[in-house]
Amino acid sequence: MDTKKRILDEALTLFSEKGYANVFVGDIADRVGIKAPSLYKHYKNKRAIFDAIIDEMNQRFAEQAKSMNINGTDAQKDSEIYKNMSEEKLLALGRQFFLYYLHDDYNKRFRKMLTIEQFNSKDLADIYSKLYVDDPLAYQSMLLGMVAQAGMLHTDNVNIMTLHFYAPIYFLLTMCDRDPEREPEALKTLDEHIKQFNRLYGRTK
Amino acid sequence: MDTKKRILDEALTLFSEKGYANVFVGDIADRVGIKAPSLYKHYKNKRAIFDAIIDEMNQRFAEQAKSMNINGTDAQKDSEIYKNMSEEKLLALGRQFFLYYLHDDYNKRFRKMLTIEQFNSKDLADIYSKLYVDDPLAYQSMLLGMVAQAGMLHTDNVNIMTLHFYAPIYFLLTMCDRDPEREPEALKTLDEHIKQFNRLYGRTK
DNA sequence: ACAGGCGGCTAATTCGAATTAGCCAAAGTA
DNA sequence: TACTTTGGCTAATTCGAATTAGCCGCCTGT
Repeated sequence: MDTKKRILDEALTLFSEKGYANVFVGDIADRVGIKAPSLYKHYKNKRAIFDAIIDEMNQRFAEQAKSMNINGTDAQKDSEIYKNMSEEKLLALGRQFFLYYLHDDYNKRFRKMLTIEQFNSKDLADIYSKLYVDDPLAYQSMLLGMVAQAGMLHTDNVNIMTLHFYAPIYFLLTMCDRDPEREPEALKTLDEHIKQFNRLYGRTK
Repeated sequence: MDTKKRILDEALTLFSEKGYANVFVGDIADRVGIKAPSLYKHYKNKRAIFDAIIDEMNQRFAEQAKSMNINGTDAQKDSEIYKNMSEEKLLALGRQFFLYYLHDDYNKRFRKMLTIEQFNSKDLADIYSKLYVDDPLAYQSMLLGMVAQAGMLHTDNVNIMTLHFYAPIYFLLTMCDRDPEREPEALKTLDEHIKQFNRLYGRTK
């Protein structure tokens, strides 16, 4: 990988572990395997590295959103899929989301960095809320809404149902970020959560 | 208030807004109304101020835990209270917890500070998990468990039921910490959540 | 009255971290 | 070939923030 990208990568790792202010330009350089002054051949200053990370995230996000939309409209037409939503599939959905967010290297680091930096500016707070509050709720509402329309879940308030699905996942996710040793416990709880969710919302009225 | 305490108070405010590393000793001194070097008459160094905040929290916590235990054992004997747990009372419980944690000046600032600092040490991570994960779950499990025993809520897994009650509250709480403007929305969602929770777990089998 | 300590201040010190200056070799390119 | 860009390095600079030195007035107890 070329140096310019490696800098972003190593910087993100460090920022996610210690926060922007506790990372020295020299730390980043060390990890990349160059000396601190050489960093300035690639970025104007330390802040520019941080900004570039945010920019990169915006790009990644834009791409992801695009593919999501495509899936979304495809899925809307094809409502057959949702007619046999079983407990197993709900479990798979929840686990997949949880494990992807938890372990995907980029997601994990970016989320932890944002957690640390979220109070430093409105912009960062907005990004956090978008990525970990509003977008997941919107996406999962769409999904669970389809399942409900197909008659496999029952509610008169899809948004609250989605909150009941997602909030425990978020809760367990932030717990594992803080304390990775609790992942097994979290996975167990996640499964129990989704089974119970399915019992609560899935049974025929 | 004497200076020594005012220092802790103002430091906590600043740490909760910007994080330890972004706060200068001079900032704290300014707010207290003294010069930076005078701070050293009260604390050995900047880190000692942070540690004193943690110590103070431990003390407060110990007291609170004590009073909780007393209430707990009192309540255990007196199970009559839980026999007429209505939707209104559940709403009151949830709102009370949410608003207290959200607005209580000490809680709010301490929680935000921990949010920022949680990845810097195992100790801080443990404190966070204890205060905002394990203790609330344990306490509310105890409470909801009583209500279930009194026959007003139905579940075969109190812990998951408690997770379903608490996780959305936690989710909304962290959202409001990040973006206080969303509090009205959060309060509305909170009410809907609890009403739905009551419908899901409260109805007779 | 006065000795001591508390808590404030200004001025000085230290020190670490970001950044800049200026050199150089390799690689590309007219 | 000779010129330029690129990206690395060491040494120097700058600067800001934590901390220390040393002074002083005030209260308190004798």
